[in-house]
Amino acid sequence: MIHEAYDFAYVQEKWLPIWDALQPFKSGRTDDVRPKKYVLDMFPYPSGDLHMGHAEAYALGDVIARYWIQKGFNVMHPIGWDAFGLPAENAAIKRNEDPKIWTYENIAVQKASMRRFACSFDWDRVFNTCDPEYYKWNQWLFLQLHERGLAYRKDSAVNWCPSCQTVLANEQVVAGLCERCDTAVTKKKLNQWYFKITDYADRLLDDMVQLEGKWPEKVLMMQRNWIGRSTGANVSFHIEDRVEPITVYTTRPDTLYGATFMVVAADSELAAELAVGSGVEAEFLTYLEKIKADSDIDRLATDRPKTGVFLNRFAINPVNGARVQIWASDYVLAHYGTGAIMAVPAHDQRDLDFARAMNLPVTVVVDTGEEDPNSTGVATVGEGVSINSGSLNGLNRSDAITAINLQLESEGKGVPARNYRLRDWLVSRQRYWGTPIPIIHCQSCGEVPVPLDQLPLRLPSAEGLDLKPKGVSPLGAATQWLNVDCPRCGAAAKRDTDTMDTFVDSSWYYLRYPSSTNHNEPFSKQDMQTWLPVDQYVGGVTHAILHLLYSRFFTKVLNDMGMLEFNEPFTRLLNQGMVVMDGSAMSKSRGNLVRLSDELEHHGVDAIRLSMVFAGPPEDDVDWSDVSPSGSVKFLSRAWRLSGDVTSDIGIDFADGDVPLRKATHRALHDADFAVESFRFNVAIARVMELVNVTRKAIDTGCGPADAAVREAVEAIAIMLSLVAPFTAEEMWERLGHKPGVALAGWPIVNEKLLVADAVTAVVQINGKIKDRLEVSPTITDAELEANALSLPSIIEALVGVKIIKVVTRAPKIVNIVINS
RNA sequence: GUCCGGGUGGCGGAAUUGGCAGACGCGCUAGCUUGAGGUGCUAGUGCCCGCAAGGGCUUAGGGGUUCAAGUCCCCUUUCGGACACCA
Repeated sequence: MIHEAYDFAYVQEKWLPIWDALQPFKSGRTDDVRPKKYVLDMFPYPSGDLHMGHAEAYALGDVIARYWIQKGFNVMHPIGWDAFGLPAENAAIKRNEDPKIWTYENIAVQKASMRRFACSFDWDRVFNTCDPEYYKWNQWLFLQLHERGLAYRKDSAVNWCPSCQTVLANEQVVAGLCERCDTAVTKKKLNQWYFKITDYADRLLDDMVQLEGKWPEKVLMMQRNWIGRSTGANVSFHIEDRVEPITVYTTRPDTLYGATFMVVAADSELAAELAVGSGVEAEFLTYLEKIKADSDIDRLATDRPKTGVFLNRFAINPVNGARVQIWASDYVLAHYGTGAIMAVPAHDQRDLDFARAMNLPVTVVVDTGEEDPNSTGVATVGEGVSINSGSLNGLNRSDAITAINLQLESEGKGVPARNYRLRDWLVSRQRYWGTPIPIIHCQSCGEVPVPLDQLPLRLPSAEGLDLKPKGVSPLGAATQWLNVDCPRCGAAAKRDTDTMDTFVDSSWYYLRYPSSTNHNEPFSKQDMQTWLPVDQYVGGVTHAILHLLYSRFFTKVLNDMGMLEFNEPFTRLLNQGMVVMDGSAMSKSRGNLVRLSDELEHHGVDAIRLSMVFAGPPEDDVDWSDVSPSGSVKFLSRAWRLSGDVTSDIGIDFADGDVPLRKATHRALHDADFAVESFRFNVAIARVMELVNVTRKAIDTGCGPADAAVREAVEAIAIMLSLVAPFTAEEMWERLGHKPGVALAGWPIVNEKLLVADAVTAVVQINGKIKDRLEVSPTITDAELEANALSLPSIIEALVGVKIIKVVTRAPKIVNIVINS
């Protein structure tokens, strides 16, 4: 028998121009009455052409967008480019040309690839963050934050990469190394711009209840840990020969009686002040030099021995009057809490390690039933009963904390307090390819915002600028651009030369799509009401903390400004896994790189999309060595072949069709629908495959190709396939006699009556072991089923001479006969 | 070290949420088909014993709850991820 051949290359070329004309994914037509859905893929960075990872992400986002369209929603599924950033700048340095050129070239390449990949994007909303029309609003937002005191400058020790010659955010430091060049990161004191995200720590934490069950639990957990709220108390210790007391932060005020020494962060101003006149100043300075030389890698080493310097000063424990030594050490962090701690070595491992190293006293004040830390070297940190603690004796931890807090507060020696790991967001970068910070520095007026009517403040041309990193921004060399008159007093002044972290760009881009052509404001209230918040966000888990946290922060700020009526930007989040090869991430150096363009050429767009989606749950990694694109091709041609076998006319009444096949079709529609809704796309595809198999059989050996049910089944297959294999589905749709496009055909209504099975198989067990089965009506009663089961010959035989203890029946599924044996 | 996830055939993975474990696919085996190797079709495929009918075992390991456990509880083990001196 000769089979028609399915030619995916031909089909792809055929439909692209037709879809271009049809524009099935244009959103927001004024006469559109469908309810809205906003489906968003994390926008790409334009570094070269799309790779396998993009293909997976966009295939998944596309399934969701196309599904909602079939379900009758007005779907906005936009795309743009996150186009500022270091890779473009580094490429520009290498090629000695403007980063703009490289960037826009790559965007054109990616855009063409996305079209060929049949992404259901609304191309009318595209923008790039490096367009002045976009970064104008970055600057506008910066000034809004500045006006509200949420953007400010301060001196602080920042992560510094000596090789890249730039500041790094905490997230760009991986295990003490620069994520880009693997150079050991050092600290440098610099004056930098910050966004005051810490003001929003509580809301970022508390508003997460809205996301519970809608975002991956893992992401919520990571954000919680990153914000790191802890509750405890600030306790004041009187210091000998010092007027001001020192306040320490502790989460365990119940162990205050066990505080046998105090430690201040060696690199804090407090330590320096205490060292003055202590007689150990020289020793202290030597120690300070030593720890400054330590890189972050040294600091991260596990089992790092505790070091420190006794400052020859003493504090008085506020509850028992004990005179305790004050030490300076690097194991206490200057920027967390108050930069000083009370050390309770019996009940904190770090303090105990330090105490043992320095021969300091250890006093047990909580009886946990474990062995004495003095002898074991293991601090007892669990629950227990207070001992050696005056009025606290006999109390459990929470009662003791309550009691001591009350006591400290009444004596004015302490207050309940909270602390956060979260720190303010360092946003300034000393690089060229980013949004210029719209501030002018004037000798007499200080920080002066660039007037709004002068936005965008464009980047000066890269021509003539040395973009190589040297620790100061290349913008400083653009003298024409740099020197301006102060907008306030008119005196000679200079522009701020730093550019913004590109995370600023991505923290609000999702608000811009609905208003992408609005020249008067970053986004309009009307558009926000129509489209936001994002109903479904799709992207990699690599952005679990920063991008998502910053976006949530911006949303809350804009909400406070009255510009948004919601306070969480992304209602639902799906984190897709990575595409790996032979168990590890693809890379040129590892030699396991699979090129997307090669795969597309060999197997076609639909088969690659299908393989990605069918490989497993979307949040799991796909190992490309486990998937079979040729299997996908085979399945797609099987499905396509069905469309050529249908002989009934378009519009035939399905109600007359073969009932078993109709039931299979409606079951598949129902189950696939449910599976897509719960992100089990691989299962949805499995149901379509089953329907293809059943339909094939019906045509060949069942009701035959002319039966109405065959047409109904094949049309349903085309519509379901349109989510993942749009070319094949469109071709099938045409062969079935329809006009394009199948993407807008609409999900067929499931007939509930056809979901009821004619008969189901009930299982009969004896003591939980299957003994027999019987076909029964799905509506059979427990009593009937039990009677039928007990009258089965095999069961009668098995029950001879035994005593039935009880029978558990769950019609129509199971009968379990419990006997004593 | 702390906090999260996971462990189901040769492989990727299903299991309507406590009710027939292994859907769907890959791979493999046999046969047919196609003018001789990326075609199509049919049948088979968790493991063990058996020619067979049939029987036994099986969701990392162990224990528990239940008429019934991949699913719930406890312990052990192992892999992966995140954070990492945060008081």
